[in-house]
Amino acid sequence: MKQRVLIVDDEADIREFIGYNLTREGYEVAEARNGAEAVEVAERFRPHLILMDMMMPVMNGREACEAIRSNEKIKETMIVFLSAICEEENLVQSYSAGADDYITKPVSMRVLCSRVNAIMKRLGGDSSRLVEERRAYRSDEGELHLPVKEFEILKLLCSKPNHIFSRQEIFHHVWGDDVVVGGRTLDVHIRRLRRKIGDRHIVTHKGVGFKFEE
Amino acid sequence: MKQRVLIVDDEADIREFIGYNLTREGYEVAEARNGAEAVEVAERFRPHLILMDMMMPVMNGREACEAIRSNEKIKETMIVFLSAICEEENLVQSYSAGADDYITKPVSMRVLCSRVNAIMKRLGGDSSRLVEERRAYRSDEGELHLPVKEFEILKLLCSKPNHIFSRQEIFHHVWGDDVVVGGRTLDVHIRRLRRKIGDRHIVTHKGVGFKFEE
DNA sequence: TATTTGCGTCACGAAATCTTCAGGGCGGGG
DNA sequence: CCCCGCCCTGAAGATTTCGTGACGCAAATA
Repeated sequence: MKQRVLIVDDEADIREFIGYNLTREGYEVAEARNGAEAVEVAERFRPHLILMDMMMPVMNGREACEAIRSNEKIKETMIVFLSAICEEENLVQSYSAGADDYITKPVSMRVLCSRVNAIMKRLGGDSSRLVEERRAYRSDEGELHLPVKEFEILKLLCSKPNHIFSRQEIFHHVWGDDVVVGGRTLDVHIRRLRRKIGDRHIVTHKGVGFKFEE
Repeated sequence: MKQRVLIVDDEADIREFIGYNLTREGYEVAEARNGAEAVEVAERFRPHLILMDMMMPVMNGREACEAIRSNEKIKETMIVFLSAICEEENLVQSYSAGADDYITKPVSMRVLCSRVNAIMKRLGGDSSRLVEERRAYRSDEGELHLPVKEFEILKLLCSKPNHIFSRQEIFHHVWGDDVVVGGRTLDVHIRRLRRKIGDRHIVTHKGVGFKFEE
């Protein structure tokens, strides 16, 4: 399942440019033209990361940031500001408004992409165990390569250790909503995962779902 | 095979100091005294990374950066500027000239080394096995000349050892997006490559793609 | 012209992966 | 104690994805 980025900027050119490149990097991208729109879109799109310009009409970056932080549905979203250099004041303001990071413009696409990649990598909870590049699980034994479905399931569970994911959620993330598979299929994949990485990590919660435990 | 760093600065002391330390870190180091020289040396030396001072005689950092970016042979090289702090304008200029990163002077050797290590790790390409000019693969046996398609595939895989490239990516890089070829074509080329360079290097990851392994 | 080389395609078998199915265990409520 | 919901498990079948040899064609080469 792709990670989602919301790009917020009042200039269509910039949105398109960044969007095009991040899409090529494998992210799912949405756009918004100002802070107010950003909040709206974020509620539906549920991005993992919001890349936002500071200066915008209708609702500027600082206001949008505060609005997001006080919105229960999306308050946990990672927010990174994009802003022209030398606007030191904005920098301070952004952090006090609850931004997670700050990128100065102008910035080459390559740098931006690698920053975003780094942030996304850092996100995913305990992703230190997972090596996305090789679809591998890191244990004491070394790296263990996993098939697609198993890796996707494990990735989801690891994204929030100790959080119980419902079967519904897992199906949604791994298979998507349109594909329908039998109810026991998930169990089989879970079993295979347990065999490979040890039973103690994946815990069943009857009637609810599964969680990943340290 | 060692990774190569080109140090560009007009002061011999600085070149020597940085060069000495990076050599100790295990890099192969070359030096240049100005931008013009940097381009020249880079073409022969094929560095993985260019560490360049901003202010130099003959050709300054910005000009050199642009020259490198528009030189087919070395345009992909990672360029990092070294410059005195507070030269904010230079920073903007560097990025717009196509720099990949920026390090402010003064900087302790320890910090510089760890930055360089981080960059190199991110890079990690091992194109030392490939001789672009002759489209050859270097092995214990000697140089092995390869057909265009096979070489392009191998070059891509080698650019990030141990990274799994999707079939999509490979098609994109080798054939381009407009050309459409059969689904098994890639496999055939992979087989031919394996026959020539040995099976152990190119590893299949089902459902995803291929990777090059040491 | 004859030969070699590079490239793409095809058909078919092999292998990995995914799904389904059937049998069984475990614990709670009746 | 039995029923029932829920889950675990092994095995088998279905599906997807790969590997491979052979072939046709075109361009380069002899």
